Amino acid sequence: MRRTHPPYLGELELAVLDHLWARGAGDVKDVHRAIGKRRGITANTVQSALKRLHEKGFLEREKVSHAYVYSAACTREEFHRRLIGEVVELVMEGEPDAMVSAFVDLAEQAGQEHLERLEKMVEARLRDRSRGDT
Amino acid sequence: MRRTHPPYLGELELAVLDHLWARGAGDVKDVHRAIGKRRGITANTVQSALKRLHEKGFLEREKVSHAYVYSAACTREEFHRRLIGEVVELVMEGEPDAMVSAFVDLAEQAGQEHLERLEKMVEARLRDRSRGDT
DNA sequence: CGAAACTCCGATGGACCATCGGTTTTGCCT
DNA sequence: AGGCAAAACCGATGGTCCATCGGAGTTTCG
Repeated sequence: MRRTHPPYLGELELAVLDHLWARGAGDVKDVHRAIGKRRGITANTVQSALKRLHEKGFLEREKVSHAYVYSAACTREEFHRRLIGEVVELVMEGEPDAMVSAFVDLAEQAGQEHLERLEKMVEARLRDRSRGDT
Repeated sequence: MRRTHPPYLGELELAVLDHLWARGAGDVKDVHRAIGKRRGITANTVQSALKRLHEKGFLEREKVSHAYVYSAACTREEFHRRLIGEVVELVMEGEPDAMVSAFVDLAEQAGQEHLERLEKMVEARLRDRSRGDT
């Protein structure tokens, strides 16, 4: 009925992904030990999350002996890029200026160094661009 | 049980908000005429969406005669700013650099003019900042 | 007062996520 | 091969949230 959102991830799923980004790979037991135990959930629940993530394409898995070893299908950076992309796309089609300015505000809030870094990046980009376009 | 996400808006809710941003204000009938009719939904459904949005704080309303007139509680810009803020906050705490670079990529993709505008904004911001800090 | 116009409430249904229990599959070891 | 333990899978349950209405309650106005 409601067909809105391209898979947003749940709390547990996010935690699992995070763990795999941090550790690189792991099977159900590993992940359960790392994040399931303190949540008081069974390994089965962790398994479900891993499976969902796999179905959604966020994880890859490989059978090692008789257990699957899961690992992230994309880097945390790529994932974040994608998140940002979705929001930006939503907002950009309308008032790109407001969008850009909002972002600059946030960067500034987060610290002047980000602003400076931003400047350098933009400059570099413009340089590349003018070279490529001419 | 799961208490994850601060109110994400649904499809209809978004459409309603959009309409109110565009038109400024309206009662159930207005909104239904504008966006409910072509969806084949009843005015009641529209009303529910308006009510939910009101409860979530996205809409204000005022009783005029015997009907509520709804209007957005924040501008589209503010709303978008907030959206961006959420994602940025999520991503920034980790690799701010990747975040910034991802954003610049997107701005570039959206057109060089955005990149240029971005540059100007950042410059202006840095100028203000250095003046204010010294 | 009574009708019309509105609002509110409760119910239903679909989509998702989280959580398990129980069953089946799969490796491995004797 | 046979059996066992580990692991994966399936299905069920419960919770949240959005979309959708129908009908009941309320307010306005003639």
